[in-house]
Amino acid sequence: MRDYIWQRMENDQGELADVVRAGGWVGASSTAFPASDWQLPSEPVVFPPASIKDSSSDLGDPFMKLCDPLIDELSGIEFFKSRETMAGQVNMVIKESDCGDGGGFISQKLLMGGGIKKPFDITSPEADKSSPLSPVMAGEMMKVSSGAVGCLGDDGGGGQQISSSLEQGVKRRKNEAKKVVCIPAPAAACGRPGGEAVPCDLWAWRKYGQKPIKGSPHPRGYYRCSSSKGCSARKQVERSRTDPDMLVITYTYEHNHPWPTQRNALAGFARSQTSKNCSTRNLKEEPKDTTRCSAASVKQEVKEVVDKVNDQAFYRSREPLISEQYHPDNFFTDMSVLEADTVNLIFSKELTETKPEENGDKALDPFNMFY
DNA sequence: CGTTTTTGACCGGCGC
DNA sequence: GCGCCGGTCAAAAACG
Repeated sequence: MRDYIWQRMENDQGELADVVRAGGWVGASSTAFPASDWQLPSEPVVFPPASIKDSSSDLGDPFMKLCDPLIDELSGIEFFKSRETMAGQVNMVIKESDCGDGGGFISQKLLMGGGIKKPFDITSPEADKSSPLSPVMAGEMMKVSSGAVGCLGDDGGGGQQISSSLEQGVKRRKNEAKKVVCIPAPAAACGRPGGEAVPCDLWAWRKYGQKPIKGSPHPRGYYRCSSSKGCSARKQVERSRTDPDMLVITYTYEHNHPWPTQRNALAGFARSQTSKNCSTRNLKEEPKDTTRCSAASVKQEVKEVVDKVNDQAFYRSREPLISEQYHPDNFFTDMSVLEADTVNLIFSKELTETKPEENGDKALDPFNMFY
């Protein structure tokens, strides 16, 4: 298994782009980040490091065992559960599905601290050629199901197409691309008291509807992106009918902007983000303009964050809890796996804009960001 | 005041 | 063509 990491770079617009491209899942030890250059590393970074990965065969390697994919059937949707592995690393994942008719899309997941994830092989090598990196789609953890709905029956795409069992059985009204993720329903971390707990991400969502869905005891909430005018990004949130503890989130359309540009509304924002326990909860100010951050400063901050993450994750890797990690009940309880946008939050220099003595390590500690 | 959630009404796709 | 169903609209209320 070869994994490469492309480092985070600044693109022409000066915004940070999460850059990683590999055959599915990508993992790399942050300690392998060349400190001297914030560009592509001269050599591919292979994960796991030899110091961690046993030299024995993959089959006998507990690390590789951890990389086994687990496919779960949930509400008729085929999900892939990723899991934490032995070594805490910074992982970035790109799941790409390319529709030949131009309906292709790309998403990426940035997971911190969870260790490498098994490639679930939805990205063919051919698919790795082209799509401009889009902003991280509302960062979610874990299970991912591709929804290149518009590609059904289309063999013209360059990338490997994925269609869930649900998509095969139900025709979509429109040919929009959809992505479905399933995450554990936040207890009270990000939800409103007495209301539906909705996981948070840095995109600003405005609820515009809620409908009871036939066959499901739980209503479906409809959200649109309110970060930017004209952004067509949508998401639907509903509880799984088979597992009420899981939230099924369906994303439709891409954000047409790199970052939530406006989140300074006190009234409405506070209303939608009541809990102070969520990582973005205290962001009552408009996010700083990340484009003003120099590459060097961001680089240094990222390095610090990554080091912290790795320190803790590596510490945890010593824990002989592999079997427990395998247990489905425990898959999603480890908050070391961050939402991509939460990571972006760190990277954006947003948190570090506050005084260190006020935030301290806590602000930089991704493990605390959900609590 | 500006933004959000709530919620009933409305619209359109789809199956029969 | 009709009815069901899901998605969206929009007015009112809520919030700080």
